[in-house]
Amino acid sequence: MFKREVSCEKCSLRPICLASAISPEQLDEIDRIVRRGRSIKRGETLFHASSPFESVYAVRSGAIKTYSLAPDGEELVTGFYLPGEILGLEGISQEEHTSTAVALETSTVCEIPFKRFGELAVKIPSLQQHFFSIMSEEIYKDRTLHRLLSKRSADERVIALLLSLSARNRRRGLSGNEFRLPMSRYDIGNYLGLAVETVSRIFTRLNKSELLEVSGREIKIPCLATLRQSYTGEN
Amino acid sequence: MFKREVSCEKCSLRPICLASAISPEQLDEIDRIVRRGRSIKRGETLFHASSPFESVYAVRSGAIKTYSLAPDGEELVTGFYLPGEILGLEGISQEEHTSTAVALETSTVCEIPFKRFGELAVKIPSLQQHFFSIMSEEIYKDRTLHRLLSKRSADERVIALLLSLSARNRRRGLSGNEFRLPMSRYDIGNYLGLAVETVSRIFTRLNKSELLEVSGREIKIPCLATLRQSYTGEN
DNA sequence: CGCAGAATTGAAAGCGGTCAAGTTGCGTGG
DNA sequence: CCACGCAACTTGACCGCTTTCAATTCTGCG
Repeated sequence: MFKREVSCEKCSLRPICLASAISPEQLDEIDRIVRRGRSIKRGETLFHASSPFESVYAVRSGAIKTYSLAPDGEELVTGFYLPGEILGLEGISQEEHTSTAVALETSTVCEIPFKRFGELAVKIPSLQQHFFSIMSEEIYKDRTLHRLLSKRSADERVIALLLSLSARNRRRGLSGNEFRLPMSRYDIGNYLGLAVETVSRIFTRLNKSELLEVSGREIKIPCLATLRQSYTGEN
Repeated sequence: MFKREVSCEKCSLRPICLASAISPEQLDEIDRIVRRGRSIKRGETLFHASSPFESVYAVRSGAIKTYSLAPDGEELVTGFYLPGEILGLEGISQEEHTSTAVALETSTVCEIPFKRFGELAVKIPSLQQHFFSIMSEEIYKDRTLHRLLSKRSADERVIALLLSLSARNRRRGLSGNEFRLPMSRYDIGNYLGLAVETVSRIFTRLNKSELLEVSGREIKIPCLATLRQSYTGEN
């Protein structure tokens, strides 16, 4: 299950992942604790809610969603994670995972045992600082989501998600104008606090407009700037 | 502006604040970097969005709200902070504050210069771990808010906030059944993604029911258990 | 004591949800 | 490789919660 794969040092995702801004010799220390190349197929779970928290994970390829269940079984999709992004952070304080992570498509992840990581962060101040920063970033993104859910219409929420996915693709050097959604309409709706039907209707409406070409999960954005301004303006 | 006040060691809030689970001699080191007893009057701001990020803050007394502004000036209340709670965390990654913090009532705060704190956390692994935990907790609470905004009705959101305030009061040894809301209806609505009018209507409706006695900002909860079950059940 | 902001209340409209019924697309097994 | 079957997605009709707009009333502070 754990294949030998590229080290952090040689990983193309390094600039956006955990090991950015770390000097080469220290990189080597991180490399020693990271467990690489774990592969999970679509629908398989990476970790379960309530399982003991031992590691955080970096997505190497594919896409992962996390969700949590209310006591009554109601599902809430809490996040989508693309290559270079870190998941599992919300488990640290509870000492167990508080969400379940499943692969939306065949994915590979790097596992970062958290206890050993903490020991390393104590030795490498810049690593500690960077990890503080990653967690802070997560909090900051949650504030953005808060605004999205509190203040934005259904249309704006969907567009914001598309723009976010586009930006994250671009950051990895991929196209921000054409990509495939790794998640279902159901997941999108659940994440954005919308009914599936609403999401579906919005996609068809956007498809009829000039803003977007949608075909199933294939997305094409003719002009990012136009879409962006429609986000707080008019369609 | 900075008075000498009780050290962390003698602070009654220690068990729930930053310095919990730290050994006495290490406590001393924290004590040396914390700037205590800064007092801010109702309506005054503790830090502004876009100002350079230098410290996080622990509330000593009073209540603080944080909010951020969209480019168009639209306000979003992002959090309420009561004694023992830490604010300013979301500024770390951006290197500037991304929200503005204002006092809802006369408050005192302890300032924790973040650079020095980071240096200390490197020397005291358990402090690092604890700070990871505090940030993780913040992420975890954001997930709870996400569910509240995505899935819960207006009534449930308001009740959830009241229950949260009640629990946080109790944690400080105060009454969880009777307390005064530090924030306005406007702030409540803004935080919960509701119109002021909706919040007001809900309070009057709850007041008519047996669940709650509301008079302005004074709240009395006859039976917490009943209110709790009404949260996912029926009123 | 008077005023301004905060809170309440009412009426009407609209956005998004729910329910119900198709339609499409994809993975699986023959 | 094709056909089947189920899950994902779409579409339509209708309903209800919450917002919006507007008008008072209340409260706290100067």
